[in-house]
Amino acid sequence: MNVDQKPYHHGHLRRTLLDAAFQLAFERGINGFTLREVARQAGVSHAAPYHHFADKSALIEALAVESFEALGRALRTAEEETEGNAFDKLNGMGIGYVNFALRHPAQFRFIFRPEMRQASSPEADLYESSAVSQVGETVYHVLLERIVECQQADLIMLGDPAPLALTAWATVHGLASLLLDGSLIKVTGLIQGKEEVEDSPTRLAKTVTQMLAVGLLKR
Amino acid sequence: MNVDQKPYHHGHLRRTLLDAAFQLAFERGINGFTLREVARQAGVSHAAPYHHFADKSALIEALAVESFEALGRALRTAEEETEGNAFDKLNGMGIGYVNFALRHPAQFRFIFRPEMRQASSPEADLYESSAVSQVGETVYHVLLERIVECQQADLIMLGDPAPLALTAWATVHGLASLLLDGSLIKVTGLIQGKEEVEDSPTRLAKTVTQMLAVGLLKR
DNA sequence: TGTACATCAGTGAACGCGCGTTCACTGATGTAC
DNA sequence: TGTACATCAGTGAACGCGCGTTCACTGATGTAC
Repeated sequence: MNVDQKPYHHGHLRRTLLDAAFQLAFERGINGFTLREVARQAGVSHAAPYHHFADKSALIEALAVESFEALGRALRTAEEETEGNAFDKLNGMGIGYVNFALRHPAQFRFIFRPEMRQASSPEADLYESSAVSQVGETVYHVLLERIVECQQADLIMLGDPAPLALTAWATVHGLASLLLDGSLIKVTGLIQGKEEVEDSPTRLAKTVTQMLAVGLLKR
Repeated sequence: MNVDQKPYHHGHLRRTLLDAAFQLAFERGINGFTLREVARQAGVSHAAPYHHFADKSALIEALAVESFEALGRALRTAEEETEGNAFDKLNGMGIGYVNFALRHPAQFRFIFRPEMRQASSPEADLYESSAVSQVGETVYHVLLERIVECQQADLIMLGDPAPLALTAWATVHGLASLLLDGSLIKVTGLIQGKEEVEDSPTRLAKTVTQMLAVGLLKR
């Protein structure tokens, strides 16, 4: 098979379509692309995607599922690569969460996109148990486990781990969202000074997780 | 003028169009409505809106501006209505932030909608100084003032107020976002038990702000 | 190894649709005198 | 108080557009014998 010559059969069209969609979603937002545009970007006729996805919403569902898996991998990696005790690793996960959001904004938005979960038809219950809707539960339970581990290692406060997990999640999710949506572009300078822009998110995430650890009140 | 009879001139069409748009955005998401649909909902021909808004994006900009003002009002009210010292009031504001997001989801999303800030054309700098793009700066500075007040009243830790403000904002913003996007629907039961659903967000917000105050670490 | 044939994965024309926007118009309102 | 007229705020037809989706087709591939 000649590699330079475009063969009639693509070979990896499904993959190529997904990547093209991610690229378009990255450039124009998760609502800013069309099926025809994805096909165009993939260098294929606009009817070709229908051999790989039932319709546009099936493509989007696939994007959401892949995004979710990518987040899971990123968090696991961040945890493993962080040195230190259980609490250090928990902080590392939090920083990994923020970094994932900034490195893969389209994926982050697909994951938490409410449109995926709000089924307009009576199939609402179907969505309830779909891969995508489990996001919250999964993230939360992984987090909860880590919190309990920290408690067992006598590193953080005891008691019901649920409020701790929720607060930690909310904090990193909020920072990720604010950074992603650009609400902090004028603000981060106040905290970061003249730091490298590249490092900013990680440093901000460290600042925030540190604050979260010690609390706002006077000791 | 006969009130039952529909007059040729509407009288409050601009207001009516904005309200119809908010209603549609509430029902179908901030990208889920069209100019023609807004006009239809307002009971007016699809060309009528052009006498009040230059184009669709002007309507959306107006929605964003109104949303931002509403958030400001909600926060001020929450602060005033909370009894106690400066830190109590700060917490009240945080809870008000979450409640605003849940009561006015469309408004909350219009405010932080990134599409508003990412100008595709060279007018990017224009956006930089537009009413909408100031959201981050404004919220942040109000918050910063309150933090400094708390420090002066010797209620919270001293030092650079910036990290404190950022962490507090991230936490309530994250909780609001997670609740709004439905990521917590299966999770809140674990924390709330059998509480009234109506009260849940406020109780969750209280839980989270309390955690934020004391910190995760052991005392 | 060759051949026949089913299946797979593309193509391009065509569909109906609703959109944003423009335009010439018309009915209602307000104001100068 | 009446009247003329400019202006305002609607209407409805029309535009071009790109969309999602369907369809009959065709070229390529894989497999049974």
